[in-house]
Amino acid sequence: MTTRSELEDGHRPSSAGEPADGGTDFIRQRIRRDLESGVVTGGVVTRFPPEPNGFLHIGHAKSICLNFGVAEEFGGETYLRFDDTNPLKESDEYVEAIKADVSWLGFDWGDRLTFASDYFEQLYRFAVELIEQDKAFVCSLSGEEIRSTRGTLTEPGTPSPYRDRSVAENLDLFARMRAGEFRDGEHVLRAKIDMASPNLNMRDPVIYRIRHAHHQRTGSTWVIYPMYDFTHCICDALEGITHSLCTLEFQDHRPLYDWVLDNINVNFHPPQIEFSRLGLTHTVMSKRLLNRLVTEHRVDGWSDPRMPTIAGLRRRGVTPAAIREFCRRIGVTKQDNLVEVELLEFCVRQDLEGSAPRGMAVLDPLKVTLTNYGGDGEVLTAPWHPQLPVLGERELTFGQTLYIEQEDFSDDPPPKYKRLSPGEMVRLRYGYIIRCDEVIRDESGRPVELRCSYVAESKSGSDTSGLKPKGVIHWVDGATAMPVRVRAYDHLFTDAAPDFSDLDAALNPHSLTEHAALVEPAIDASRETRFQFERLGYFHRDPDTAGLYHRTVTLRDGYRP
RNA sequence: UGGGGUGUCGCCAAGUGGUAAGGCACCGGGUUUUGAUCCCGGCAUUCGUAGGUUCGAAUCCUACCACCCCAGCCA
Repeated sequence: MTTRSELEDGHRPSSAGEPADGGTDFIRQRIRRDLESGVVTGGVVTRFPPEPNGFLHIGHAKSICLNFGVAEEFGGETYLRFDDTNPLKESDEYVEAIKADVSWLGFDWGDRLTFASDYFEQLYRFAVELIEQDKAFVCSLSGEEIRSTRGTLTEPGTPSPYRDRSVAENLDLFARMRAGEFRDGEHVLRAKIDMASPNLNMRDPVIYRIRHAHHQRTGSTWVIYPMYDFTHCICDALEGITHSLCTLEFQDHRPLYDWVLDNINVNFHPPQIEFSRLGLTHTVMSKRLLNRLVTEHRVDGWSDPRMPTIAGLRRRGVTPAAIREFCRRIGVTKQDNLVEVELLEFCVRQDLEGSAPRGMAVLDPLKVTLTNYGGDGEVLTAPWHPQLPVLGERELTFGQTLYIEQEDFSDDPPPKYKRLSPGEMVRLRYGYIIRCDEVIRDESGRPVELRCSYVAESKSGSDTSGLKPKGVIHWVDGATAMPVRVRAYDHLFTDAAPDFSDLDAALNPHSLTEHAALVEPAIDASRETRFQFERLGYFHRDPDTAGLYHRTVTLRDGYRP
């Protein structure tokens, strides 16, 4: 669950802020045109309408950035409207999580927080209006019967035997539905449109159903609840939404959206404009599947850092600015798309490169003993960020026992190896140059300790040794380093476009690796939460669990062995 | 097989009849006490295919092909 500490985001925005360019996608072009032609006067009004039945993911972020972004750019307003018409699936817990996510992303709905349930009474009256015009009727077919009479993609449906009930009878029945005289499923209110329509949505769609269920906001006030198609368009109209933006799968619903507004007495008719949803490689965006991952414990809840959820990305250390930049770069079109996760990673690195303090941590420690060093406790200084002197400096201790990365030592180095190997020298970042004199191994021959000598006159910043080692590696001082757990993440799914029919087979078995790592004390003591561990990547200190760091993203690796 | 959509570089994506932007990725090269960053350079004679209109077509017309969505009392 989202906790308070997770939301206290001390992230310093990168100087590379978001360009003010409004974008030229087809939706912005359309809005610009509507404004210029005077079709829309009085400002742009948009809305982000989540159903509170799950957590938001990066696909929602695309919609949030679009809706709030467009309103910002054109000087308009955006509603955060919860589409809470199905009490069986929704809960207040999701409402709070969604609000936290939207505001963490950096958007402000001001006093425009609404719920579809705020409009239940008005919705009911519009339904009555439809009945009075003989454009809706109470159908007493079972769900099964309604389905079987809907027809197929190629065959028309057959009209309900209740289609010709009198207006008076319909009015009476609908009132009694509301009064709770019937059981769930006994009756339903249907729009009277066209059972032969090639668009299935127009074949007398159900617009109200009976549900004796407790609603998180209206309690037991209602036992009938309006369906999406009837609700959404009316809420849009009531709120004066000038551009109702939604995803492609609702294109087939647009005729119904328009039909409802055309057949009730409401003086505003927003246009529905559809864009394609976001596809991201190596992950899943379906709420159903995301829910399954959580329920079946394939991940550690909705905020598992491997999840594409906003909460997961937040825990992982991804910044709001990086997500916004990503959404800006992917654009908005009607094309099906599968964006490479590398673009998201690029946005994350770009933001963190210019803002995250640097430090050193060793994920897989290999002991190094300096045989000729006697200055234990020596204090060195290093900048928090070499390119950003304003971030200041931190202190590092040097000592006789150090740890370096196992990967930074090779018995049998490949050509152009720039790390440590027997008899060779390397510089310890911000410290001294050392040479590997002896390798101590365990029974299996694996190196467990390196005995090295350091070059006294090679101290970083005042090097008079004249030596030019091929490389520089990171390290920590055994005497002062803090033991921490570091979690490194890989793709949740092995394939770029996973086959979700077999979730188990599709899941990447190596998506999480935990390291018993060592970090320099200055990192542990810092109140910053995001760091670059030099040569490794960007890491985020877990907001709730002490001594736990998440690898947000690796550094770009130009190393070609 | 009905209806609704979409097809421009490996991935996004500009382009709206005047002769293919940009980003990511990738490949070189330079700087570098992070194999990072940064900097330079390369990367679609061609726009799903085939015809047609036009002085001129990714943009207009015709036909075809491929892919996505729709048969919840979910949203």
